[in-house]
Amino acid sequence: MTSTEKNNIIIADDHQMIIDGIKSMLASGTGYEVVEEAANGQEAIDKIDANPGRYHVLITDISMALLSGIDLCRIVKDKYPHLKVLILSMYNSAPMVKEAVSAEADGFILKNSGRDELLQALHRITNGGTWYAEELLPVIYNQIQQENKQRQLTAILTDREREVLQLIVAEYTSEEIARKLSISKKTVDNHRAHLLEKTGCKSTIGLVKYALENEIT
Amino acid sequence: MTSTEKNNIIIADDHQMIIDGIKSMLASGTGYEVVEEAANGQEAIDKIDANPGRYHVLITDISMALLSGIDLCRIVKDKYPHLKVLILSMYNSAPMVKEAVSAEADGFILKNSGRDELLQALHRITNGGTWYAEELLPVIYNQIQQENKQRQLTAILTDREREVLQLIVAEYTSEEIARKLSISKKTVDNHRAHLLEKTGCKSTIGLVKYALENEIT
DNA sequence: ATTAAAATAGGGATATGTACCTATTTTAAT
DNA sequence: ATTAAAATAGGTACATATCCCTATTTTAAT
Repeated sequence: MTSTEKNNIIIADDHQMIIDGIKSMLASGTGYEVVEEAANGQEAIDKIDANPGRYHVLITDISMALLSGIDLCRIVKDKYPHLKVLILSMYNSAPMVKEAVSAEADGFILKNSGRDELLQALHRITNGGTWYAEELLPVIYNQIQQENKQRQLTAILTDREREVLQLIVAEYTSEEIARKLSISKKTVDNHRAHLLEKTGCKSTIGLVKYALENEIT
Repeated sequence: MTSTEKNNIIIADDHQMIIDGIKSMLASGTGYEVVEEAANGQEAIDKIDANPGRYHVLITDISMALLSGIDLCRIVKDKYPHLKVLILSMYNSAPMVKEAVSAEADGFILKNSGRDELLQALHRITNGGTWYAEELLPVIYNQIQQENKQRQLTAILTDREREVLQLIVAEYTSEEIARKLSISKKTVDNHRAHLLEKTGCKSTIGLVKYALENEIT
């Protein structure tokens, strides 16, 4: 069950303090070793592509430039199914957890977890299991309940909706967005309506929070 | 100049991973030791009050429940000037840096800094100096320039403005905020106008981003 | 080939926020 | 005691977002 050889870890996070923190936590004979690090998703992909067999676990932040942790997870899981992926997140966000599940992440922990939880999670996923932080269980449960209740509310946005949301967050008005995307303002309004529906927000303010929490920027 | 005795550190952060990370980074003979930790500002104050002489350095996150890192810094610096305060922040935000300066913080580093920078910062501040991450220098410089240019734009908000901003972020409309605070909608509008002015945002969307980045939630 | 979802676009009504003013009272600072 | 800032409140006009519909074309899936 427990493997005696060391597990090689690659970390992707744009916060050096988190990387160094994890490295330190795993330093003394834990059976895990951070052998590579990347400051964003693209860099992580490049390093994994260069030597896929070297790594056993990818620990990745959700919020990263160039390539988000979720997308990184999707790509990695598609190309290298043997690689276990542990997602790190700042926020306890239902849609994010859901996306992590759909991206086939093996684990999901919050950045406010400590050394013990990190080790537990690593142990679990390197032995073929999954590990979702217990803070997330009610979130996941609510999500499932909500979905059963209201058809498929699916807070998973389409590419176009994401694009519009990004421009909203960038403080463009609907008219400006319409011009930018060469579509009618009415179409933008339509996307806005769908965004509000899918995210369950009551106004643009909620959308902005949703976008920031889910790193759609 | 360099002290030979150990420097006792108390950390305040609601992210256990950051606390554990810093602890690990300072573990091996660095001359610094984390002897106490707190999950929020209030807890930190309580522990410092209980034994003020014990700690040499307070490392605190900005974003914390109950009592923010900035307010914590103000209180601590007022009561115990001997205690050096190092502020930790996720974001490179001009108004936040400014508030840190005005709260008499000894240092300010970002969470994407590594072990080396942390040690440099600690060394500097425990020897009577200050340490502001170099990423912040242009931010501070721009801030000063802006101020010289436009009277005192001072993105430092009043208590009432902060209160209104919190309710805006909580997705209340101006009318609802007015009812909640028992004031006129017109007064709320006035606060909104001042918020836009002070933060330099062009709409509520910007305010929400400002609030989230500066942990006014 | 059929179906469902997404992206497109419109009309029309209403709600909410923003810009530009003025003005009084309270609070804090010199 | 004087001054400045903050908090209060109002009017008016305009901009923007939201809600209620319907409807066509494109794209993806079974």
